[in-house]
Amino acid sequence: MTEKDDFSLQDFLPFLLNRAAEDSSLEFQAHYKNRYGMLRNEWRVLFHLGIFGQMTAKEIGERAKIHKTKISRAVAKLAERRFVSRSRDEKDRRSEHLRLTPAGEAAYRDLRSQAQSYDTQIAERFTPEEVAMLRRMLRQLAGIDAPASGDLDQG
Amino acid sequence: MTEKDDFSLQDFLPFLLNRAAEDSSLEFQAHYKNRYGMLRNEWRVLFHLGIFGQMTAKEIGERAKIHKTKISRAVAKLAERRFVSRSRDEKDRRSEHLRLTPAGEAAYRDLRSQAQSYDTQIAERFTPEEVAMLRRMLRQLAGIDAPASGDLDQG
DNA sequence: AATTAATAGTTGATTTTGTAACTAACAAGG
DNA sequence: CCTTGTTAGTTACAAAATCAACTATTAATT
Repeated sequence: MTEKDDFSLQDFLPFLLNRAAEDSSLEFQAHYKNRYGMLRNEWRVLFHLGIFGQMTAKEIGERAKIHKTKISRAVAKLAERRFVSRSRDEKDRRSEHLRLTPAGEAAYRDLRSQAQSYDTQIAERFTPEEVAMLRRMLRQLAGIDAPASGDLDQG
Repeated sequence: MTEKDDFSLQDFLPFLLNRAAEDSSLEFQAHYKNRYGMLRNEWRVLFHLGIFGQMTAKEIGERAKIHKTKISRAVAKLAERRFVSRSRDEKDRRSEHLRLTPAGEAAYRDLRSQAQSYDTQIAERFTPEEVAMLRRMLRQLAGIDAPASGDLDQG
């Protein structure tokens, strides 16, 4: 099966990005899916709350660029399973403040350590300089601002 | 909304990869969706056939790591729209050889040029060395063998 | 040859996503 | 107040993905 065409799909960046993303997602999915029966959007919400402590659905959506319906459904599931608690903002009763319950915190800490070792496992395939460059380029492609101040220039 | 936790989701590689992939996919989607009413899987099948000329559903699935039900449905749509033709293998009547019709070829050539200029557009945000490194790293992460050196069987 | 296992591809049921419309709460101008 | 517009979040319905079961064909075992 030789190529009859000089265009290489395997160099096409959107294709490569998708394949790489899918591969790494699928592997990491096992952790939150098997252990906690979570979906991808649920663990993303969980992680955001774990990192930032308290957020509204809107804030999570903006930061993670996840659509509000996905957030809404993910939050509903997490609340149902007692991983997050909701409380109305009394100054603006449209919005709700979300935070992790102790059970949610425990799940977050567990998954965070899984995430960290998985990330390390990926990073180990390359040199530290390469990984730093990869993260920087991916952040650029994802439209994420470089992390504030000192974290940036390390190499 | 300050971080209460030192773990950075925005550095977590699976997250970054997904965000970058989603962003670039969504942008490129406009081309095959608006012009040809295609879905992502249909476009992927079309590209594979454009590049390799003739393949079975199974071969496409293996090379693109797309599940056979997705291939099946994508091929059905493409065949219905007369972008691909199917012919049974007479030596093994379970499998079908797929190839592009002239209309399919035309769509492929059009989209290929869109893809190339989109790829260039992405690549221009970085230096040539950075892009080369990015492609190499993404191929590694996607489990794709590096091309050029051993992929083509030409002496 | 007959039985069983394996393979290519399709179909159907269930789950998840995507899109649009919706409710409830706030805000501003008249 | 009372429209008109906006925003936070939910819900309903359609589209797509996932997973399992299915058909047709080939291969392997006896």
